[in-house]
Amino acid sequence: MRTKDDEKQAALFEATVKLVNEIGFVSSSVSKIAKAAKVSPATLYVYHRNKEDLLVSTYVDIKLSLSRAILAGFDDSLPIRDILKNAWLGMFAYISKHPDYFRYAEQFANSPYTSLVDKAALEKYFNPVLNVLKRGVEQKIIKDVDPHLLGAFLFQPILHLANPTKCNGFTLDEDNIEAAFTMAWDAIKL
Amino acid sequence: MRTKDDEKQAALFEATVKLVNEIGFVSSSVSKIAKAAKVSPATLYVYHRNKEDLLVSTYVDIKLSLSRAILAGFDDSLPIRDILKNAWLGMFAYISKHPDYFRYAEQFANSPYTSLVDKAALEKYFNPVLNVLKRGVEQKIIKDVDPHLLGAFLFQPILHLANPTKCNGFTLDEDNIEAAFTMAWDAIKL
Amino acid sequence: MRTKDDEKQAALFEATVKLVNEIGFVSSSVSKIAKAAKVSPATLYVYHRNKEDLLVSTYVDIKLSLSRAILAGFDDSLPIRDILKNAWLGMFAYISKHPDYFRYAEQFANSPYTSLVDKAALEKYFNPVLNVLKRGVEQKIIKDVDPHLLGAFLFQPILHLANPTKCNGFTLDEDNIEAAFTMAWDAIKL
Amino acid sequence: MRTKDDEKQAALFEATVKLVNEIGFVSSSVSKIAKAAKVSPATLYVYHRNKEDLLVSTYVDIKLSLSRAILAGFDDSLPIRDILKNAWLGMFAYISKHPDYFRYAEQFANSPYTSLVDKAALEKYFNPVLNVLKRGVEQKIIKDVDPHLLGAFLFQPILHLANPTKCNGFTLDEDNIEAAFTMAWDAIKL
DNA sequence: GATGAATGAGTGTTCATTCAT
DNA sequence: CATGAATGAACACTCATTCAT
Repeated sequence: MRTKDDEKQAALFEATVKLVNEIGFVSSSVSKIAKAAKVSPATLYVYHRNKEDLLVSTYVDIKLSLSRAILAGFDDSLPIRDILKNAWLGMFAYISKHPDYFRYAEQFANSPYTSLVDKAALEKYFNPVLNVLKRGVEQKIIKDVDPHLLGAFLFQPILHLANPTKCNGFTLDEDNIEAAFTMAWDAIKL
Repeated sequence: MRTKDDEKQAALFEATVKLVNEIGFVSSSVSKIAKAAKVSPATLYVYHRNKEDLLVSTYVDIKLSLSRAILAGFDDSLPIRDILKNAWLGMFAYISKHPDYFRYAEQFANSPYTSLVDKAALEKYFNPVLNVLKRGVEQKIIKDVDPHLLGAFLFQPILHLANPTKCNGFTLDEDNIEAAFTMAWDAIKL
Repeated sequence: MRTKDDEKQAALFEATVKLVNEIGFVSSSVSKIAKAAKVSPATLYVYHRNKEDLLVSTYVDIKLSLSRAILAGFDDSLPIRDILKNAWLGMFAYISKHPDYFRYAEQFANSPYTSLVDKAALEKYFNPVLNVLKRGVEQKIIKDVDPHLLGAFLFQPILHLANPTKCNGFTLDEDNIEAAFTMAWDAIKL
Repeated sequence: MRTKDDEKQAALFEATVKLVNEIGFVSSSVSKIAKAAKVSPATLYVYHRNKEDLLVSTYVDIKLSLSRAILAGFDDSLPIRDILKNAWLGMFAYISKHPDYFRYAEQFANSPYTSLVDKAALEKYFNPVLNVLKRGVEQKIIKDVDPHLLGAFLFQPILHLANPTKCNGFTLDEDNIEAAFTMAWDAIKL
């Protein structure tokens, strides 16, 4: 028998992301994705139970690689502000390098499929950041508010600003990225 | 008194929002929307050139009513912080009152249809807020950075936090809403 | 608006029966049926909720027309044997005239779809025959056994014999039809 | 001792019957049958040229085992009525013991596959019964009609009555089985 | 203006079968 | 011999839109 082909799996992943970026989540049909991945629609079902499974696992893949990017330069011995800045810059670098992954994730998160993801399991991968925030609260460096608030102010603004379709005529570059982190830090610091 | 036409128009608007909230953008077909609005699919085409036009104008409607909500209590004579806080609370109140409108807007903004909207024209309705931010910059009260940055830090965090499907186990209530504005203000103030 | 077309409904009915006779129940797909009825597959769904509904209602149609054929010459004033013979000949005439209806019914009855039919409701249409059998029992003309047994011996043998694919090299004709009724009658009479 | 091959062959046979009983002829696909038999779809093609061959040989298997069951207690020295009764009870016992085989055979016989079976060859296995009937005719014990008629009245009624999906609320038990044979005999005897 | 009927083009998915190992 | 991977063709069904009334 033939062995399962990792290249096909990867091709499906890339095709899914590519197509969603080009024509949007709504129009990305199974047959179009299969064609973009240069496999038969039937082959897609060898690798995924159904369309939902394809979309969900593509999303999870992206989230995991994002978590790796954020936690790559993680160094618990640094000052809290520096730890967070490293994570923050890691995320920004990831988004800049993979804008297509990022846009896929946004469209997915705003679709009904999002309810199929085990959010709690995913959040665990981002726990190190959460722990740093908690430590900052204990050390009276960071505001003592719900961690959701801290996370939202740290990450949501750049996630929005990094989306060119939403921020017409604006690009996050070297110049304003420093200003942006300062603002994020000002928001959460005591 | 409303004419018959306006009633159908409004029914289509409500049905579109309702359906997108219930089954998502992807699954909201013309015939389902028509059925939910209790009109014939053909009638829908009396009021809108095509599906795209229905979705876009529903989105624009929502954005305009949001701008009215934000600018309702606008008073240029107040201190800058208070003006912004009023606008900010106005938006929060609107989202709390119309979570379905808000969710529709999010799904629409993450679809390819979003490119059909004249963003510049829409932004004009939010110009008063922008002008206040600019005045704040001039008066050295607010950081001198790109207005997109200011807007993103003011509004994106709560827009995210207000979405229950994204922030599992967290609700923006009276308690943390005050903390949230403080954080937003800390982010943008000099 | 256009009005629903009885001709299309009838064409679908005929096409379903025709196709099942030509290529069998298993291979009779919606698109083939639609093509045979010279309508679009989508049009089929204007008249029937789904394939199941098409097949079931075609079956019910046939059963009802069979009951009309059997009960056409029904005359309660005749001797019991003559009443039954009339009904019996009515059924035989119907099968001979509409072998395709009959074969459709057989294939349907041996498919899982058969469980979707309200058998009790259908049986009511054949009640007059049942009542005659009961009267025969009371009058000690017919054996006092379960009516199912009486019905099975009256009708099953000819239903089987009328099927040319099952009885190779045998045809029920004028000659043996008389013999057949005699046998049926001998089976049930006291 | 069974060889490995025979076990797979038998597993395919059982799986085919089981699946057709559970989900019907229409829905019983090759891959489902293979899965139920715990072999690969490809393995199925080692034992059978194609799906058709699998279904046909399963049918023939059943028919042969039925003939063995009918002819098991065959004793030519008994009176004709007793010989037939033994065969008749043999068939009834077989159906009662293997309702799934019986239901498979019914669905198969009402599918286009049935035309692929060499009916003449199969009928030979039932020749002993046929010969008894002929002897009965010669001895003026049984009606002098086409043997198809005799066979139909002997066996069709119970074949129908034994099918619970067709005879709702009726079960052939010890009580009415005696009555049923009497009716069958009355039908064919002179 | 308002409608349900009508449809070609498409949807996600499964099919029977063959291939490479 | 036995297998899971692979697929073109087909499946039941829905789509956005137009038509006739």
